[in-house]
Amino acid sequence: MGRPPCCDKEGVKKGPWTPEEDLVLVSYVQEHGPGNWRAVPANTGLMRCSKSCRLRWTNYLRPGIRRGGFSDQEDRLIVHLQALLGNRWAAIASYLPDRTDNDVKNYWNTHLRKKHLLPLQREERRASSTTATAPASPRPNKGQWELQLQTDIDLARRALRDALSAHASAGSAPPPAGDPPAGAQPYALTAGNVVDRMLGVGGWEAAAPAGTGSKSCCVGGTIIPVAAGPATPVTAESASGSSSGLTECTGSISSAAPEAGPLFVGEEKAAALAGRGEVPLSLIESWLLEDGGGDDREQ
DNA sequence: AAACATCCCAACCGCCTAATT
DNA sequence: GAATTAGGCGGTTGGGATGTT
Repeated sequence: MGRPPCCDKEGVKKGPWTPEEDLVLVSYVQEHGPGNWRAVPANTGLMRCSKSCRLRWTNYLRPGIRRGGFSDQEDRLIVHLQALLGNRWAAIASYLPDRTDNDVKNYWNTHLRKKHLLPLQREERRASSTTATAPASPRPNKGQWELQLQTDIDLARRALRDALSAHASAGSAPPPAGDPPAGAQPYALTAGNVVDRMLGVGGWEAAAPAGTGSKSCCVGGTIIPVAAGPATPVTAESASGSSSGLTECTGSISSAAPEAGPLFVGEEKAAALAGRGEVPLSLIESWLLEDGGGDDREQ
C-alpha cells in the first residue's frame, strides 16, 4: 500500500489562523525545520490540515518575506515574467525571493492584470474590429497555434526589453536590503510579527553549521540559516547581523537556495550577478534579448 | 452617520506530479 | 508496476477593510 493518510478530514479547523496557532507552528518549525508537514498537526496538537500548516508557513510566517508595497521595478519584473512564463506564479516568485507565489498572484490579479491586460484587450478588440474577415477562433489549429506562440514570444521579448530599458533609463538599482519600497513592510506581520516575537522572547532561527546543506531565509535583509534538524536558539543581536554565520541579503535575486542546482547552464553566472546586486537574466531571457534583434528586423 | 459598492488578500479547493509502500 | 498519499501549484472565494454616495 501507499503512504498513510495525511490527516483525517474530521475535526480539522478551517478559517483564519489565530496568533496562538501561529506561535505553535513557528515554535515547531523552529525546532524541527520546515518540511514533513504531515507530522505538524500530530506533533503540535494543531487542529489543522498539513496543507494548511505548510501554506500558513510559506505564505505568512516564513521569515524574510515582504508583504505589499510592490516597487515599480517589481511591477515591471512581474509583468514581463508573466508575459514570459504565463501564470506560473511559483516560477515568477522565484525571481522575487522575498515574495511568495500567493502574494505575486494576488498582486497580479488585483493590480497588474487591470493595469496591463485591459489596455491590451482593448487594443485587440480594436484590431479585430478592423479585420472583419478574420473570425475569432477560440481554438486555433496547429498552424495558428504556432503563429500565436510566435506572437507570444515576440510580445514577451518586447515586454522584456521595455522593462529593461525602463530600468536602465531610470538608473534604478534593485532596492537595497533593509531599504524596502515606500510603504513596504520589512516582512510578514510587521509589528505583530511572530518571528519578531520569537526573537524577542529569546531565540528563533537556528544558526545552522555552514556547509551542511541547511536552508536559509532572508530576514530584513539578512540571510539567516534555517536548521534542517534540531535548532539551537540565537539571540536577537546575532540575528540582526552581528553573527559571523550570517550573510547580507542583496535584496535582489537571492542565493539563499544553494541546494537547488541551476536549472540551466549559465545560471551560476546569474547568481554571480545577483551577488553584485544586479538583476540577472535567465537563459530564456538572454535568448529572448539576443534573438530580439531579429524581432526588430522583422518589423 | 449610514448604506452601499468596491477592493484586497488570506485561505481553501482541486488537480498534478513525485515519492513511497 | 500498481496503488496510494504528500507536497506543490494555480484558481477561486469569503469576508474584512476601505472608499463612495
